[in-house]
Amino acid sequence: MSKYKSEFLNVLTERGFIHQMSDAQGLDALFAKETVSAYIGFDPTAPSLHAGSLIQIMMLSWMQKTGHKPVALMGGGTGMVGDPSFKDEARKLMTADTIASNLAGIKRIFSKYITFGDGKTDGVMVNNADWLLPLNYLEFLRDVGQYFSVNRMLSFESVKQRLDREQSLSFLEFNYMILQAYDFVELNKRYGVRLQMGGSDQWGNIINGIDLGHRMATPQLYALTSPLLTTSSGGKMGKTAQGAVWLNAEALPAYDYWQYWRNTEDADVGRFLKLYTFLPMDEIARLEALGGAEINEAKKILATEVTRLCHGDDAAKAAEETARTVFEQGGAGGDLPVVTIPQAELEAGIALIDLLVRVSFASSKGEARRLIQSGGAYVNDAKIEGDTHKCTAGDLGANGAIKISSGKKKHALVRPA
RNA sequence: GGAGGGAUGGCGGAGCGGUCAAUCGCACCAGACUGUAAAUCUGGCGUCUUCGGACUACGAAGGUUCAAAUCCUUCUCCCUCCA
Repeated sequence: MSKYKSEFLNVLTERGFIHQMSDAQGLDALFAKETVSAYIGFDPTAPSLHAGSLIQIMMLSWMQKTGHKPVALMGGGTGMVGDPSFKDEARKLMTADTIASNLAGIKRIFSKYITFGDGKTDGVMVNNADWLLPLNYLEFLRDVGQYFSVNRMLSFESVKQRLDREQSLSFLEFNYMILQAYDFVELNKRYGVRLQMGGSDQWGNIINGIDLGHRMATPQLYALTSPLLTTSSGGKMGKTAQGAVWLNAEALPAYDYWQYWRNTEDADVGRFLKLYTFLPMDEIARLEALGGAEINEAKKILATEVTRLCHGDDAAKAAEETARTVFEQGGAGGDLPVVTIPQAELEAGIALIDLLVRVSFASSKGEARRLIQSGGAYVNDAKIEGDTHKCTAGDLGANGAIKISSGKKKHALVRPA
């Protein structure tokens, strides 16, 4: 009944990872026959990856689970160029130092999802700076550049809109796709990589690599892209108004990460369970079928599972427990953000307005004032009216802290120090 | 090098001498309804404030004027076309 012979493609298909593939039959046969190496490239534009990259990480993880070899390519070299695909304007150039420190942060994330090592199906992490930096310009132009037609490159959808909008595309950026194509060929030579995966915006870049492979006589290469993920209401995956949903605990605490997933829209629950957890499909089908308020149970499971993968079992349980206390019992869980203030300040009485700013629920006193005026400020779960309210040591609860809330979802604890 | 066009709040985009802290849309925040969902509706959305106002802002620096985001000069940056 399965559509494919290979477990890998079946899993990816039924879980919704696949947007496009080049030569599905050929790829299927390859996966069914041998241990395949496939890679996905990641740009070191930030010290952590965010939830938008999670789908790619999950694909690599599934590679490993189904007996193949995932290769995570760090774009240390291409990061110095910047991918212009579907971007409105040139990215600011990053220095080599920034790239190096970003890479270090990103590596830690991968080790949570993939086992690295020297075994047959162990993951490998490589940096394209290793082969891109030593390139000799003229040699490269003659060996690789000769195979690229500018006419064709200009026709790619990924740069077309940029050109149509009459925004400049620098020569530097234009080279990005050549370098990425070269990466594919180079990875084939070094690690026998046959498949490149990526987001659907990478399709053009990947195809370029396949073409270059033909011309440079590699074995047949393949492309597989994942859908560009948006939430049902059109938001970009992994982005909130507060910023990206980072995967590093230093950049985003596990509790906040858990909350992000807990607040998934109803319509997305099933899709996300398939993509972002390893729960079996029949279990997901059951959860997905929950209607009305019951779907909240599915959201909690989603949040806990996803958090477990990224931050570990303990952190996931702690986040879940805190959420239960805070939202279902109106208490104050231990995993809430804690802000400390000097004991003396508290005894003298500190204005709620100032506290709201301290815990970052308001970015200015005026904003804090407005929050109170609109009825969204709470101290120990009691709504505060009047923007002159002061908090004192008397507000300290049994846990030795004051619970401050903005609206019904954002909570923080203030502790004297 | 030459000729044009442009730079406004997180983004898009009005305004083109006073009534401009700046229409409007998006985004965002809070409230109502709910299920920590979506949709919808309401209010808010520069900083400070003794709530009277004060201050800072329309690329930068000068100037004209009682008064400038709006006019003039210079500069910086971006885009287009020509060479």
